[in-house]
Amino acid sequence: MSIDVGARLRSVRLIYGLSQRELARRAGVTNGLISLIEQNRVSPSVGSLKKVLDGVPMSLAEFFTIDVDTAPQVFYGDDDLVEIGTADVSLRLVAAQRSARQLTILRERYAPGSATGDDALSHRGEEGGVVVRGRIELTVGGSVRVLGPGEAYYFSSAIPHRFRNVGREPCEIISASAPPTF
Amino acid sequence: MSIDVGARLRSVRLIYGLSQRELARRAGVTNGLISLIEQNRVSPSVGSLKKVLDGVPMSLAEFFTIDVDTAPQVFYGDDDLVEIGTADVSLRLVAAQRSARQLTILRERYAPGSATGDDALSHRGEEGGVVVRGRIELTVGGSVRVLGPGEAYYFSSAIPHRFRNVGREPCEIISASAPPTF
DNA sequence: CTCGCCTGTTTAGGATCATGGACGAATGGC
DNA sequence: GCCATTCGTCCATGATCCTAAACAGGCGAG
Repeated sequence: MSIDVGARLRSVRLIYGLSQRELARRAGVTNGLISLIEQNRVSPSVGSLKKVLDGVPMSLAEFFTIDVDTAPQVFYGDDDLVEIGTADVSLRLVAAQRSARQLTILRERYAPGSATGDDALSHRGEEGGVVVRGRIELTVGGSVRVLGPGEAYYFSSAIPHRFRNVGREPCEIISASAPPTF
Repeated sequence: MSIDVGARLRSVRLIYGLSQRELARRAGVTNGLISLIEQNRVSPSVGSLKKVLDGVPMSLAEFFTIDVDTAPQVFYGDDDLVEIGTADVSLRLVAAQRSARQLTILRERYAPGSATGDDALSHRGEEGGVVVRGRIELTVGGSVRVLGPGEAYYFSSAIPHRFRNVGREPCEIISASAPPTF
């Protein structure tokens, strides 16, 4: 086996912030199996692997397609934005490193205390954005961070995510997503 | 198992024109295993499935990604072309049934006896075309057919393919491919 | 400290997969 | 007809996967 199924599964599980037991419960398998697979002590049957991924959920195609080596950068500081404009027109590009981006733009405003919902969102495509004003708490998979003006984000929308304005002033974000969900 | 691994494998094998035993030999497994998998009598381990696909060769990601349901029509007779023009302007569309087509156009001419090479080509993307003049022998996977004026083709470029002019007059084809390989 | 609860790992045994070989059917040559 | 070859399927056995349960370590509460 040249392909490291164990490492892939562990990455996926940790991105979703699940323990072996929790994933096993959702998938309807035992925690021991998750452990054995992640250690590459067994090569799971396709049926078993599908059951496990159903607990995330993630398709087999996605599982074997996702690039787990190049751990996708999720958070971008002010200095992480790439300037691609001219002296007259400043264009700072978010996630310039990632290829095959196809995005559409949104402008979002969050009142103090508001959020995108009590539960995290999860859908097809990718999304990214920049905070223009205020502060926003962003949860992506198992990672949480509060972003302020000038900071940015970019992640796969398949990973459960949630925005919440934890500050006292309104928050404004310039965001982009693809394919268009609205 | 909602995903029909058996049917997928059988489709892949037949596209490449291999028998169960021949695929088994290349993959280093037994023909019985191929048979059992194709009948969904077993759910192969990821390791076994990878060995089998290495015999094609095809990656696990491709295997679970390819669209095998819409049994891709490869050859199109004159009547298989869909007329989408008006009474004044006749537009006959090749592979109209297939969704998500993104093509660019080429004009190809083959001198008598010439071919695209001794070995079959295989690359990313999709390609299709129409024979305008002459006759061309087209090999796609395990299928071979000689196409004449007005007939057409459309297939995934990942499947090994080869063009050869077996006639005595030059052959002209209007073809399209995506993403652009030139 | 102990207790409770969580984490991931390990082990024995039953369930499933994978093998090597046998089988019947279909095909082509002689 | 008859043999040789190839096809896909099926069967018994050994190999591997998967489960259930036990195990060791970490961490906070009391």
